[in-house]
This record gives sequence, structure tokens and C-alpha cells, in this order.
Amino acid sequence: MNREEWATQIAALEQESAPVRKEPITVSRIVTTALRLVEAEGFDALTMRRVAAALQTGPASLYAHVRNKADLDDLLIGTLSRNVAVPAPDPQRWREQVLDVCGQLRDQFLRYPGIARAALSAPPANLDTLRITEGLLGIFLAGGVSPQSAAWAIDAVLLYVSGYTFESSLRGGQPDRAEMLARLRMLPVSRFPNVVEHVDTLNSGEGHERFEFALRLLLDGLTTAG
Amino acid sequence: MNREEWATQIAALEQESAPVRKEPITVSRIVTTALRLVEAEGFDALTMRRVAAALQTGPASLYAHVRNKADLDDLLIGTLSRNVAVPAPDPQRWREQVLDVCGQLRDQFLRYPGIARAALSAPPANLDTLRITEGLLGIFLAGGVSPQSAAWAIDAVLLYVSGYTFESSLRGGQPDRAEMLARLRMLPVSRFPNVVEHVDTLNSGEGHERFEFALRLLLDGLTTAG
DNA sequence: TCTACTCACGAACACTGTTCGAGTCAACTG
DNA sequence: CAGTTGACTCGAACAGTGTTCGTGAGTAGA
Repeated sequence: MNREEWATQIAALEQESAPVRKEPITVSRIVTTALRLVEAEGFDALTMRRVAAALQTGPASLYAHVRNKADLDDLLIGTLSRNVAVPAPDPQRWREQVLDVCGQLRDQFLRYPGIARAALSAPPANLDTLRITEGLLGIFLAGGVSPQSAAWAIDAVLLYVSGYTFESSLRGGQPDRAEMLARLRMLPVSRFPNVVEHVDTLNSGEGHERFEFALRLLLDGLTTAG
Repeated sequence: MNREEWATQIAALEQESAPVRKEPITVSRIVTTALRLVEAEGFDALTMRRVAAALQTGPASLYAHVRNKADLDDLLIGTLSRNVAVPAPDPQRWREQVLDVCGQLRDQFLRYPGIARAALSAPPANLDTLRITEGLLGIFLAGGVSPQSAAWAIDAVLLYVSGYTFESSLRGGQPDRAEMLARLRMLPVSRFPNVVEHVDTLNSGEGHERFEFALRLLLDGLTTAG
């Protein structure tokens, strides 16, 4: 027995006396750690190494619980989807209900900047996102929308939510706003008459006005399309 | 003069006699090479190293012409945008005109699989994409849509095109279709009654039916919203 | 007590984008 | 014509990425 082994045995002894066993790595620990990381530093900072480091281990340890980075991403949006409450269909208020669900999803995505990229890449067959699809489908059908229109509308609506939140997290820096306006005003009127004339209109939209506008457009179109 | 310099001089001599000077690297050569690469192997294969290798040089050489990888991405979607023909506004056919422009953009994106990711990340102030925004704005206004609605609708429409093409290039493999259907059918009816009942409807949509449906939804909603 | 078997993880591999600095070459300048 | 400037080229390297291999420890079952 060399000196190193000797030290290991002593360490083991200490562990027995103070059983602060290192907590085992689990999928849920990985997921919560990853989410905390994304919330604090954005989706780009989410690397296997950083998650592993936060769990005080090496990157290889994660692969016993998670197939891939893509797999981890899926788990994340699954967890986020699970936080969305899907209401029981109320035929009178189906539009508001859809807006409500989308709003919840939007807020979940916005809370974790950049995670919408994972949502866009995630397979639509994820069980947790399917729960939302199921709920939306119920709401649409209760509202009298045809199955075909409902199916395609759900696709469009979810796609929009992901796209919207993804773009929002890109333009996280607000100082762009003034700079952007200035640049747009520099455009030659000869080539960009409409843009220059409506600069302020183009960049308007406080809060989630654009978000609601687009979704209402989709839903209002639905009623006329039957 | 050592032996190496001597060899260099001789090489220079040969160059004079056969002036096959290595063509200089230009931005446009980089862009076309990159596009060819994306077309053949997808956006993920687009790395600075591979572009450089295709130009028979090292990655460092590119940075004299291109600030960033992100910069290169911008250049790519700029080039693609330049291939889109924006028609002069015809008040009677404004909806068809919008669909036409979006269809062109869609086809450009689909031709280069995965490049829509760059479109989503690209700043909306790109001069070439602004040309399309300008054109669309003209078409909408000619159609009698209010500037505010037009501005937000353009946003939604372009976002949808990017999202749609991005998703399409992800699910490039068609064999998923049958597999996906089978998986959906395995769902417990108790929890997913609507999804299970309308499985075939959910996965329906040949060609770009979904694409046109979603866009028409947006445009039809516009008329009622004024 | 011995044996499976799962999990932890150090080390390494093949990549990525990007920078540094030395070198080459053309064109303007005194 | 000589000299300098400035733009372009690019080998080498750095810091990071996802992922795999193989070793080793620990636990549960026979």
C-alpha cells in the first residue's frame, strides 16, 4: 500500500464519521442546474462543461444520465412546458384561452434567455410539449374550429411564440433602439420611402403588443377561415 | 542568401513565365464558397475552416475580409435576400403579392438547409433585408392596411418564414413521418384524446399547404383588423 | 465472499471561432 | 529610382466546444 492509498483510506474513514456523501448526480439535478445557468447567463453559456463544473464534476459524468447536449436541451424545454397550465376548454373564451397559454409559454421562454433556440430545434413529439398541443387542440375544437385548421394553427402559433421569444432574447440590449432609429433615418428616401416615412411606426410596440397583435391576427383569421 | 531563398527566387522565375497567380481572396469569393458549402452539406457544415480549406488557405485569411462568423452569416442572408424580386404594389392583388415574396424567400432559405437560423439571428437592419421590408410595406400600404398593422404584420410574416424554413430543414429526413405517426398512436387516449383522434390531421399538409395556410391566416386577420 | 453491474470521472480526441505576428507584395511618395 | 507605407496572406497557437474511452469505486445480488 503506497502513500496515496493510505490517504484514500483515511478520507474514506472521514466519510463514515461524517456521512456527507457527495450527492449522486441525477437527471433532475442536471436539469435544474442547467436552468439556473441559462437563467443567469443565457443559453449560449449552457455547455456540458459548465453544468458539470456547477455539479463539481467533469463533463463525462453527465453522459451517464443524458444522451446528448440536444437531449439536455429537450429536457429543459420539457420542464418549461410542464410549468404551463392548460385550462379546460371554455367555448365562449377560446381565443383568450389560447392567448393565455401562449403568454405563459412566452414568459417561460423569456425567463431563460435564448432557450427558444432549443424549442425551435426540439422535436414536436416531446411528451411535455404534446401536452400543450393536446390542450390547445381541445380549446380550438371547443371553439368550433375545424380539426384541420386547428392543427395548422397550433403549428403556426407555437412557431410564432418560439420565434418571438428567440428574437426578443437576441435584442436583449435596449440601447439598440435609439441607434437603430438613427440608422433607419439615414436611409436614402429615394430607395426606402416607406421605411423612412414610417420609421417610428416600424419600431413601435411596447411590451408584448406585437406579440398579442400577431396572435390575434392568426386567431381572427381562423374564424373567417372556418 | 541561403538555399531556401534561392529556391524561392527560382519559384518566382517560374511564376513569371507561367503567371498562374493564386487568385486573391475576396468577400464575394468567400460568400459563394460558403453558399455552395451550405447548399451541399447544410448550415452546420459551414465553418470558417471549411470555407478556408475550399479556398485553399487557412482560416486566418478570411478574417481580413470578414469580421466574424456572424458577419459571414449576415452576408449570406443578404445575398439570399438580394435574389428575391419585390413586385411593384398592385392594390388589387396585395395579398397574392405578399405571398409571392414570402414564397421566394422560403425557397431561397430551403435551398440552403439550416440557413434560416442565420436569418433568425441576423439584425433586422441589414440593408438587403430592409429592401424586402420596404417592398412589403409598400404592398401593404397600397392594400389599404394601416402603417401600424403593416409594420407588425411584416414582422410576423418574416418571422414565420424563417421559423417555417428552419423547422423544415430540421425535419429533412422524411422517414420520420411514419415513425412519428406510430409514436403518436401509442399515446394513452385518456391523456391525449384529441391528439390521438386527429393524428392524421395533425401530420397532414403536403408541400407548402401549412405555409400558405398560416400566411393567409395572418393576412386575412389583417383585413378585419383594418 | 465473490461477482455483476451501474455509475463517476480523468484524460484524451477532433473539432470550433478567433488572434498574433511574421511575412509578402503592390502602390504611392520623396 | 529607392523607400516607405499599408493592405493582404497565413502558419501557429489559444481557449473553448461536444463526446468517448477506459479505469475505478461502490453497491446489490447470489
